[in-house]
Amino acid sequence: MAQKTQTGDGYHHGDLRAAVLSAAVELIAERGVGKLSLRECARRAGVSHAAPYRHFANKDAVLHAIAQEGFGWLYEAGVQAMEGIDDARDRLDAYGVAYVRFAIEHPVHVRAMFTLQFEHPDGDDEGGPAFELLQRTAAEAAGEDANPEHAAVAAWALPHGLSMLILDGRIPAEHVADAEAVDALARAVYAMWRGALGR
Amino acid sequence: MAQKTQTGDGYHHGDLRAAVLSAAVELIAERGVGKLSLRECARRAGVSHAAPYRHFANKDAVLHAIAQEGFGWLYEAGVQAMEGIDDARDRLDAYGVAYVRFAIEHPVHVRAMFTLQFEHPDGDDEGGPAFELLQRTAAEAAGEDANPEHAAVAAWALPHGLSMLILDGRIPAEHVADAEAVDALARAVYAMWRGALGR
DNA sequence: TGTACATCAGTGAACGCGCGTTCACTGATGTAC
DNA sequence: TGTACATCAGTGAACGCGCGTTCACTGATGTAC
Repeated sequence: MAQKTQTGDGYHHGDLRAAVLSAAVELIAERGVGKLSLRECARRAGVSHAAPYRHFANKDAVLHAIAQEGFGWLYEAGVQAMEGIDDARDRLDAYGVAYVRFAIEHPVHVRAMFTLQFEHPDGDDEGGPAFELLQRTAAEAAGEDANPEHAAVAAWALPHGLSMLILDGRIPAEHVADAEAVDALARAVYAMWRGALGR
Repeated sequence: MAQKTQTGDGYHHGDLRAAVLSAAVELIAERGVGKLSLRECARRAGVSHAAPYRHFANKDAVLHAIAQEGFGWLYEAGVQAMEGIDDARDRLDAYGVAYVRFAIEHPVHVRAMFTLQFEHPDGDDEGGPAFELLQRTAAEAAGEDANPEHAAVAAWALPHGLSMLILDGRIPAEHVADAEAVDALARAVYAMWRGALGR
């Protein structure tokens, strides 16, 4: 449960914006995105039901905020995963594994980033950096002869598909038991495409 | 709009079950799955708001029915796509291309099949045949030396990821303009993994 | 061919609910002087 | 150090809404005899 922080005094919460956000993530994880309710978020933050409107224009704004937070984290995860790796194809694999790991660690964020059909007013989309990083890496890995757009889509589809299948419970439980198992699965999938399935 | 069929007499609809289903698909396509409402489905089928309860136990049952319909269609699409192709890896590619095509043709069904978090009471899942077909083909394509489970996951993740990215509007418009463009994109993605990205 | 009756697919009123959002308000904070 | 005042973050009552679901009902259909 999201709780008041020590900065709260009983009237002022202290950091209600963050509390609403984390309550929303929690609530979506429990009941699904369709059941998200600002009133319930307020309840969980220990605040009156109208208080969140001091921090978010409306319900969609909360989902947007979750998505943006997710895009930022994904970018950071990608940068960190590729750090110090020289070979472009190895970097691409590393990003892919990190992508999948990010998805299992932040499933609600991933749903907010992708699945949601709340209209994303164009230009408001903060996915840019994370995706561009993946695309640059894919283009490098594919080499000069390859079509860079196709390379980017191909490099994106694999970890994205694996992530979504896992989030939707389509992968046998033993491959998803913990973070290590998922990392191993992701690596095996990449190896598969570099090996038998690729040629 | 879903309309009464000629079998209706004004009191009996004729085929209300199908009409509710197609109204639901339509409605989800327009407003997103969170806004699906049985009352609106009934309205669109030209029937009183309680009538759908003659055919579906509740709202979730409608979503289930859409998902099951989708699983059946996907299986058929897979069988048809692979028909007459000898090489296992070519068959795998053909299934993948068909998978993506299925997704763009039936986006609402795909969402119902995967994304939805309505609890699927175990065993009730009709995804089996479509997925087993994919898995068998992947195992063949990967060869005897490869881990067949990894092969299956790898073979599934790629078309699934591509499908989801397209459905979520993440792929540049020119690659998704029509069915031919999407087929070409899917084929290019497979070629990419068989070529530059694979080795 | 005609009639009685069971069955099925609709109707429409009613229930109770939680929600999103607005609004006038009040309590706390911090800054200028 | 003290006071006035603008600003900000909460409160709680109120609005109107559409929804899911239930229920007793009625109209149409088809079958047994």
